[in-house]
Parts: sequence; C-alpha cells; structure tokens
Amino acid sequence: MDTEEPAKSEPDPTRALELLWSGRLPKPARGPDRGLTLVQITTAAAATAEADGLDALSMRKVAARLGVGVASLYTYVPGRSALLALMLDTFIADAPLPHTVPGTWRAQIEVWARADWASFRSRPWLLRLATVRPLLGPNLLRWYESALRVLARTPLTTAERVAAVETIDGYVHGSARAAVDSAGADAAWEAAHVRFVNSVVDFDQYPLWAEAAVGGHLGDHEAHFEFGLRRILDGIEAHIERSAGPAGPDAAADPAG
Amino acid sequence: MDTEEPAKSEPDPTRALELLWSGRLPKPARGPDRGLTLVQITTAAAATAEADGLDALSMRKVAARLGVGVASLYTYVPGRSALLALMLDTFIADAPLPHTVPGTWRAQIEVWARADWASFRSRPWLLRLATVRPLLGPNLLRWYESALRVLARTPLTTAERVAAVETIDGYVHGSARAAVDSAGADAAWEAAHVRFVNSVVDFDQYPLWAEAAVGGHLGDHEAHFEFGLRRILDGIEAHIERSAGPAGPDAAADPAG
DNA sequence: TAGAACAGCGAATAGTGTTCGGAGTAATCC
DNA sequence: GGATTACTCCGAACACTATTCGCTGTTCTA
Repeated sequence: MDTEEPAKSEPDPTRALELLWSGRLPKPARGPDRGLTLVQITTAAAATAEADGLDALSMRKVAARLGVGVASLYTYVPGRSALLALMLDTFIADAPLPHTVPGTWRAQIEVWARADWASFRSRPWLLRLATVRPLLGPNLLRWYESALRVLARTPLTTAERVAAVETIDGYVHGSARAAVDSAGADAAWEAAHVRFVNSVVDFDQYPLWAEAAVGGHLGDHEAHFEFGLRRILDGIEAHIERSAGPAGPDAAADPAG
Repeated sequence: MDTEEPAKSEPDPTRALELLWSGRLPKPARGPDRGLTLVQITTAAAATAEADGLDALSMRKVAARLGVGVASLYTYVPGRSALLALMLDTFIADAPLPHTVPGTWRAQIEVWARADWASFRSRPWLLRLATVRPLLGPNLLRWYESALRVLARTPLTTAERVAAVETIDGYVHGSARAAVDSAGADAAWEAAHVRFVNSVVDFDQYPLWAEAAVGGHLGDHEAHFEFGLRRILDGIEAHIERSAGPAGPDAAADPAG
C-alpha cells in the first residue's frame, strides 16, 4: 500500500504549459542542435512506465533509456511533473473524440466511457496521470469540448452538461481505479491476503459479504462497470426526458454531429 | 503533477493484516516494555498527513513526532505501507454504517455517499488511501457488509447488490478525487495556469468549454457530485422497480433495518 | 577571431524507505 | 546469583530518488 500526492506545488506551471501547447522545443539560436525531441522523450517515458510502472519511472531511467545523462533531461523538460503532464496529453489523444462517434448521445457516451475504461485498464499509468489535477493540454481540451458537444445535443443546460461529463468521467475513473488496483495485485500477495482473511474472519458475522464472496461477485469489475454505466445513463436519460417535457422532441434521436 | 503506484509488491501482507485485525502489539515476553502503542503511531501518522500531505508522510517524520528513532518504528510496523493501511482502517471507522441510518434504502445511500464525500474532501489523504487496493481490515469489512445490507432491502440479486455498491463507491471516489485535486491547488499556481490558458487558447475553437468556463460551471464540484448522485440513484431505483415488477412491493418503502 | 549563448553532463545536495549490527534491559533458566 | 536468551531501541549505512550547480565543449554572430 502506497500513494502519492499531486504536484509538489511547483512555483510556476508556465514552462510545462508552453511545452504542452507548442509540442516542440524551440531551436537553439546558438550552440549545438538538440540531440533529442520531445516526442522521443515522451515515448521513452511511456515505455518505462509500461515496463516498470509509474512508480519506477525515474528521471534516471528515462535518461538511461535515451542514452543521455540525467541532468540533460532537465534541459528539455523542467522536471518530472512536466514530463508526466506531457505523457498524459500525448496518450489522451488516442481516445476517440466522442462527438465523432455515430449514434444517439447515449451511444456516444457509451463508446467514450468504454474506450476510457479499456484504455485505463490496459495502461494503469495513464489512469493515475488522468486523476491528479492534470495540466490542461491541447488534447485534453479537445476531448472535453467534444464531450460537451455530445451533451449539447440534449436539452440539458450548460451547468448540467458539465455536471454530466464530470459524473461520467468521475465514475469511469473511480471504477477503473478499483479494477486496476485489484488486477495489479501480485498473485502470491493476493493468495496470502485471501488465506489470512479466510482464517481470521467470522463469516457468520458478515453473511452478505460472504455470500458475495463465494458467489465470485466481488472481483467482477467488468460487470460492475457495465451495471453502473447503464444506471447512470438511465438516470441521465430520465432527467433529459423530464427536462424536455412530454411535448419536447426526443433529442436522443437526433442525427450524430 | 505527480503520482504513485500501489504496493511495491511486498512479499507478504500477513504481518500487516495481523496488526490490522488484532489492533494491538503483543506484549514482549522478554526485554523492556514497548514505549508506544499502535494507536499512538497511527494518530501521529495521521497528524503528519494532515499537516504536510500524504506525500510528505515519511517514516522519519512520524518517528520524530513520536520522539523515537526511525529504526524503532520498524519494530512496531513492518513498513510504510502497513502504516498507511492502519491509518485507512482506523479512520474509515468514522464513517457511519449505512444500514443504521433511518429512512429508505435511497436515503441510506445518500447519507453514505455524502458522508464519504465530505470525509474525503476534508481528509484528502484518506481518499488516496481508500483508492489504492486497500488491505481488508475489520472496519472496512464492517462497512462493506453494512452497505450490502442496505441493498439487501431491495429485490436486487447478490451480484447486482455488489455492483451497486461498487458503482456508488467508484463514483464517490472518482468525483471526490476531481474535487480534492482542484481544491488542493496552490492559488498562485492556479492563477498562472488560468492566465496561460486564457492567453493561448482560441476560445472560438472550444465554444462549449468557453461557455462553461465563463459561466463558472467548471469548478462547481459540489453541484456535479449532487447531480451525478441523483442520476445514479434514479437509475438504480428504476432498475429496482423493473426488477420488482409492477405487482411487486416497493422495497424503498420498507422500514429501516 | 573573440564572445555570447547555448547543449550536455559529472558531481553534489537533500531527501526517501529499509536493513544491519550493536548496546542496553528484563525475564527465565541453571 | 549469574548466565543466557529474547527482546527494545537506534545510529549508521545502503540504495535509491529529484533537482541544481558549475564546468566543458560547441556553434553561431558580430
């Protein structure tokens, strides 16, 4: 068990933001050309995270992978935090833009939620990056606009659209986190955990939990996710229908766009 | 920006679990009595987390607060991870047990969700601890059983009850995380962030986002949380009513207990 | 050709979790 | 009572981490 905090309150996010939005390093006016590009660095960092986990992503390892000294990395990127922000904005671009998906608003949200879920499950490090006060990069902003656009097809107010996006996003993050954490467990660790709990817990005192455990329901994260997603969308849909009123058109039937 | 991984795959969680479930240290058969209790250590750790954040919770600082050497701490607790697990199970006990709340199942869930939300907002470190594959301690198990008991008042199946608990829990965690992250931002940092984004982003390209931003909707986490909670509960309620069938009794009207 | 501006980086600083080995203490055994 | 044993406590060390300083060498400009 181990956790971490958001940014060490870096004094100024400006340099990181400039990197994020320009996407490349300015060519030096004097002196030798730069030996690396931002893309190379971001890719190397992602590869390290993929291989060893985000925790083991140290500046030294990234530098080593790139064949440069650690201190050189700091001439490209202001620090580890900025590098993580670059990774997030780069790989978030893989997610499809919700408003380009065909179908009703509901179908669009389903695709978006499942795509994010799948992405977070296959790249746990991305989930961690996405859930700690991200710097607003161009790809994240593009995605957010697209998500709002999906909900703009409904009669929801601006405030409600934002709330709906945050609701779905929060839900996907929260349940992906639960799934990823339990999937990331070491098998031996998990076995020892289960053995201990079985040996020490009086099952009669926790009958419902015991029933769920023996039924194998406690670890079925895929099913939990789908169940919850459906409930949330049902709830939003009911709210939309109420908002539109019985006379209003069903916005869900609008063509995609 | 900064994140962290779950456990460094400790070889064996057994010692930590024993501590969690016994709640106290065995009296030594030989040698001097122990100078500290588990409660003292957990309290000191929580105080450190409260003061400096979870990131700054180092074994050295906890030891210093207790007036002992660092190495001594390791004779009480197998490591930092175990200490964090103890903190979680200790402070989770503050949450009310859902099934003891008066009212319908829906009222019970609302209390539980809001209590957790409030608890996470006031203790950001608890949220982090709760969202990284927690060791199952006695208080966490008690809470989970209680949550299942709330849903056992409805005609949901066992699998659905678990899914509903996970849905609500996932949602609360996910949206609390978003709220906590943005609240924890340094004011100067945030100001620099906003200034940069305003100077660089072409608002016309992101009209919906711009509209939400100027309307002040992007940061209203409390409203987002309430909106989402209502939708989720609406969705669950509709599902329950469908399950019960038009002839079935409305489980929501059952007396508490 | 001198100087400015830069790239790259070795070494140092200040931290981290954890372990090792020894000193002191108290109960037990002979 | 004296020796043994099991224990607590902890200073120092190990192997890491992010970040910064100051130096070397390169390239462009005046």
